[in-house]
Amino acid sequence: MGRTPCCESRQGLKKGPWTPEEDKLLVDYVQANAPGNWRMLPKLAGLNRCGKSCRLRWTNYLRPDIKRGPFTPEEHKSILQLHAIVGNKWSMIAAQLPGRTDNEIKNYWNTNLKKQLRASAGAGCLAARHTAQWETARLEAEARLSMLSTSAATTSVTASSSSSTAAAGGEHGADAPSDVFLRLWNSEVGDTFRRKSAGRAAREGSAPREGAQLPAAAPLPPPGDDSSAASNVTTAVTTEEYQVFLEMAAEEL
DNA sequence: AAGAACTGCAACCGCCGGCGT
DNA sequence: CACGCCGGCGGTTGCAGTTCT
Repeated sequence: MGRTPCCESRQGLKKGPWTPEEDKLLVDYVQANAPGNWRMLPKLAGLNRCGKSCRLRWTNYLRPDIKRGPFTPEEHKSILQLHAIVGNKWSMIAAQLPGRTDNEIKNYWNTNLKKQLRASAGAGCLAARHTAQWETARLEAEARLSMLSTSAATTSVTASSSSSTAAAGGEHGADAPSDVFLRLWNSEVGDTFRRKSAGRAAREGSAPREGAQLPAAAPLPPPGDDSSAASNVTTAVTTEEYQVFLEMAAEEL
């Protein structure tokens, strides 16, 4: 007994691609009035669309902070690593890549995955084995993540780190992106990273990072911009360290 | 040049969880 | 506590543009 579709109440709503005029109406309205109620928005903005459609159009396409264009190698790498950690949690992955939307990442992944599958079919057993290994690792990651989420309830968490991700969007109670990384950070993966990190720092002669803090609730430093919360939180872990943490987490999981 | 096949992406759909009543 | 509303998420589809034959 699922909910009735949001558009059921208003027949004759327009579907399909958005016109520039509709985009303008939506942008003008959202910029003038913060989108409080998406359900009412179409009526108020003079759009013959379903509220859901408006929200999607805004979040995936019209938002001013959206970064368009091809994914950089760094982003590609982050997506691979994050996917190995959290699986198909596109919103979580998107939260770590400022300016990218979950839809975009999902599309990117799906097309990449298709390529990989095609490649494995064409290139024989080696690539196929890699694909299978990757899929196994992903499933294990998801299973592990779910275990982490159940045990996280007993884990103490610093207030500064847990309050910092709302701006990244997609926060969802216990499943907020920050929590995923908090869980990882507070898990044995985080422990291992901190130990290795401290050891490396000692070897390199710098002060050991005793009790290194969470990577500012984790978003990668946005290039140039800072709409994310990262800037107003103590960033105790550098980009490089964060990258190392991601790599390690992916390997560990 | 034309049709077929493929690709990438915007948009839709159905479900879920949080929240207010 | 149950219910309904709403926002958000992930999976899927449809179609325009591109490449191949």
